[in-house]
Amino acid sequence: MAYEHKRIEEKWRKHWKDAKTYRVENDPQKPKFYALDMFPYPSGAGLHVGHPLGYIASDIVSRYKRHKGFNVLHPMGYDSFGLPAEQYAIQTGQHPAKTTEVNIARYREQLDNIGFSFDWSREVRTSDPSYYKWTQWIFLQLFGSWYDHEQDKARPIGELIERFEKHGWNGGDGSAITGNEELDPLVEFSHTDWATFSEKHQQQILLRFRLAYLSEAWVNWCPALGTVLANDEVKDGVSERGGHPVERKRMPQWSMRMTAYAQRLLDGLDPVSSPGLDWSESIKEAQRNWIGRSEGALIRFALSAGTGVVEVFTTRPDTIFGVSFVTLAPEHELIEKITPPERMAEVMAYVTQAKNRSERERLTEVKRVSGVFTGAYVKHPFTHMDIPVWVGDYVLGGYGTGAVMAVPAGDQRDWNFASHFNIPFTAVTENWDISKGADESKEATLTNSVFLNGMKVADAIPRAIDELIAKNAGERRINFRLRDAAFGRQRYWGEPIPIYYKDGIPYPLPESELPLVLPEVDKFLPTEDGEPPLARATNWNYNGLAYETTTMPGWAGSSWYFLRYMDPGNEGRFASPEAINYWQQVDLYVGGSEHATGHLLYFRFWTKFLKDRGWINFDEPAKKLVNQGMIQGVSALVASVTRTEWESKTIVIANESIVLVSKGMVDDLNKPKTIDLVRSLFVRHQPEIEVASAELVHIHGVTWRYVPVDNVDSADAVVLDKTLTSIMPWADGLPIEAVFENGKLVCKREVEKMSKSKWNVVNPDDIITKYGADTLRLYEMFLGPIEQSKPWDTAGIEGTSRFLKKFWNLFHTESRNQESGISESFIVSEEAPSKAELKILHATLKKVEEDIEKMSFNTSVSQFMIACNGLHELKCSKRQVLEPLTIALAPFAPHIAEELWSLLGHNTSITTATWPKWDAQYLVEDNFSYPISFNGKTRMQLEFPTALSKEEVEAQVLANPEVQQRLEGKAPKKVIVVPKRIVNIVL
RNA sequence: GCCCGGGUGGUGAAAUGGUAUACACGAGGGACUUAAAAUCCCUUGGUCCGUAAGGGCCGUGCGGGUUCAAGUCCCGCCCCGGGCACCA
Repeated sequence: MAYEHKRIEEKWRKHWKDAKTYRVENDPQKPKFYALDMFPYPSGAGLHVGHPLGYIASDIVSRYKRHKGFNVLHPMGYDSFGLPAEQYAIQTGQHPAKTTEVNIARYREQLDNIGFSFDWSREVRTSDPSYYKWTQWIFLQLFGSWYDHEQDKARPIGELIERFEKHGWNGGDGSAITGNEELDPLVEFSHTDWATFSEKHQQQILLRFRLAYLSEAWVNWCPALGTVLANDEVKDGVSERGGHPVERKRMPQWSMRMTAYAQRLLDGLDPVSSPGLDWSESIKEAQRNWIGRSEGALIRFALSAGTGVVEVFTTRPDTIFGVSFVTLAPEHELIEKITPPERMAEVMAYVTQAKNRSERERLTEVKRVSGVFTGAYVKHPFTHMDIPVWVGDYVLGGYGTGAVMAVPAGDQRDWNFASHFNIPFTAVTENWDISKGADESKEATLTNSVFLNGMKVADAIPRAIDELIAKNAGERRINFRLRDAAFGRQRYWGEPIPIYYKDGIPYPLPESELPLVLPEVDKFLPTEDGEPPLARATNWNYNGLAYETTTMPGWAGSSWYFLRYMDPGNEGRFASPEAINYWQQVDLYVGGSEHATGHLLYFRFWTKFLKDRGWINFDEPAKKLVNQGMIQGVSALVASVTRTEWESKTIVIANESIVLVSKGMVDDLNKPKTIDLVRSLFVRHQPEIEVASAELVHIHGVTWRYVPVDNVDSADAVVLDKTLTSIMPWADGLPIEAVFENGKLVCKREVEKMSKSKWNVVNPDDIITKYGADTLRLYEMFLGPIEQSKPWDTAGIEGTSRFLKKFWNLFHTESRNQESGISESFIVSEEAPSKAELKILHATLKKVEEDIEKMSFNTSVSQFMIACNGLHELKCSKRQVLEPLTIALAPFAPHIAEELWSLLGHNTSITTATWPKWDAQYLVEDNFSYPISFNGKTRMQLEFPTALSKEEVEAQVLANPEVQQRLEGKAPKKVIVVPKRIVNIVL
């Protein structure tokens, strides 16, 4: 009989489901704990062994906290809008809702098999209208809000209108405006002006302040996907998903004014201002970099001819006397205005060429300096000298003002530019040879700088700004790298944006109209004239007025889902104030670090907004964040012969067959024997080679191609129980031959991300079938620290499997019987435990409790093994030891624990059991075996009672004959005794 | 280039400044068995001396330092992983 994981696990899964064991109520009488896993996207590939890593960890903590008396919210749901389902819909015509449904069912089945304590009654799906009703509602709140920098929080747009009606606008709230500001700055107006403005004009002005707004914006347009991508969805100039080229383009675009929150998003990361935010330093650092705050000055350079100014942003206003030219980004709108006619052709030629350089080129050709002189000059604010204005593509249109004051002596990029075009410049720091490069040191002392001479950089910066302010030529300015987030996609499978258009102006849909349900369309493709798929919907309008046709991006639904779990069925509000007030912030948030600058930033942004508007009462969503490491796959690759050279030119050797070569022969492909073999293999499928008597003279190379890992054995050889053509996913039906090595076709192995396209995905189902969910759970935890990435290797799984069997056997004994064969009986006794047994128990309880608190699960699994080995040796089957141990094991291996718990005679679920307290009195040692070291090197062990004082230990050690022998009669220089640790004798 | 992690046996890894390599895998040996599987027991960092018992030396990426004592702290390098980057 022994431990039967299949029977036990099925039995308890069903029981938990029927008894609603994991149902959780909002019970204000109990302390709460909120453990959340990052939303999974239900992909068609199903769950692989990497996914559950974080879920198991949070499940252990959740179960542990429940034993500790907390009311634990541990929900799960699906981020079910998204590109893959839509892509699939385009290919097959199947509605994405259908495929999503199928995928979710598969996920659910797999998740259920692992025995998580999720409360499924709280499941949410972002694509469900009852959920996205509230995503749309939050959008409307954002649309109906502006950022008041005086109060430093979002306020209803009505307050702004009131302000305009009373005072007009003097430009003072300009820092709240971002959309279109560079191209079309908003000019000030009086309250009487406001009253005379048409409604359309008023609405256009309000759009400049709304937190969700529509504007002409530079976007990352991806022609292949037919959609706009967010900055963080673009990697190296291509789309993160699919790797299609992306180009910069101006388009009307829904955006979120996240920049208004830049400072607060940054402050929230600061341990001083936000002491409760227990996130890893690397994630916080990634967010800081992404927000990219820099302090400096905005400096205005008046044009030498005509009127107007060039504004630049600089972090080094102290180097103002080193300015030798000003550089504009090719996108800068002033270029056309300031370039004199005789230079226009040359300048515009450069601008066109520079703008058309793809992002990728600009990224890869960093060292190439290019630019053009506009022919225009600006005045230096202090010296009034003429400074030439250049255009250069090293200046970015989207950052700062799109213009820089170039100080070659102090900035290496400016230095490169000046050197390339032979623009003269002078040093601005003492003792610096400007022929070698720029002095970017912050420790430098300034020179050739009039009133700044002799000052250190740190002192010169504020002085320079003060002087600029006095001359009305500049001001203090803080600049952020963070951009407003693009919020519209030219896609079908997302939340419709609850907006309709009247006279070209977007208006919010009344709350009573929500949810605005995704309409049916005939195809999931853009229309012939390039409009998004929603434009295909018929009879889809608001009282005859057109709806917005773009949909929300993937991050919309996941930016607030943690609130919906608190009160998922609420039809009148996204969650009730009582529920929010009870559950508050997420106490433990577990997910991958790849969301560092995407999801985790938007998530914080929306939380702060909801706080500002009074919907919730905290402004950070998650107190503690743990990033689980990636479980990598071990891909298998096989060499296939690609380039071959044949003697006869009369026939073409077509790709009618594929020849594989075992790994060991790849290094020496052109051995005559291999050549012969390869030739004969080609001939087998292409007899015309023989007819033409074409000879293979050289094999030039191989291509490594993926082999599905299921078909490769532990010795890296392809398992040959099927035809090679049916094994190789890329074969396309072509016949495959192989050159073997001792009868084997050996692959090379590579550790990389687990992915369907690499054929290295291992799913948990087979492991559960073979070993059970409890073994899988323990094994994933046993692999190493949770944050660490590691390749998946089942080699060690036997260890955790054996441990469970051994643990089971502490409770049981097997007996052999002539008639019935082997039978098992439950042997737990009521006998009082010995001191040694209690010591094992309490040491384990202590270690496991401490380890769970610090999320060190690998070491707690080790401790269980140590305990089990120890009790096994003591032949301990006593209830007083095994029962508490079973509770402690329950968070890790819930099925076996539940079974043993019921065998111990309990009628209630082990999940309701109280966590056993460890007691220090059982851990007290009477004796300690001291390592005795001489000059730090351990030489022997001596056992003394722990009650002995330092002095007594020292005296006894020195009295020991073996120690005496080592001392050779000499007195030691020093003896260090650390009680219950070590004795060190210094000679 | 900058910012975060990390480098320890054949492998996954453990170690409040205090016996480096716990726990597990693998490997080797043994017990049980007709046999195999399963299970159980023993050995397992390197190297040198010794028939043996036992003992010496070296060992946590490299080089220094602090300390009675360093995988752990400090300084300087090297390598690997992740993030950011013509960011003014």
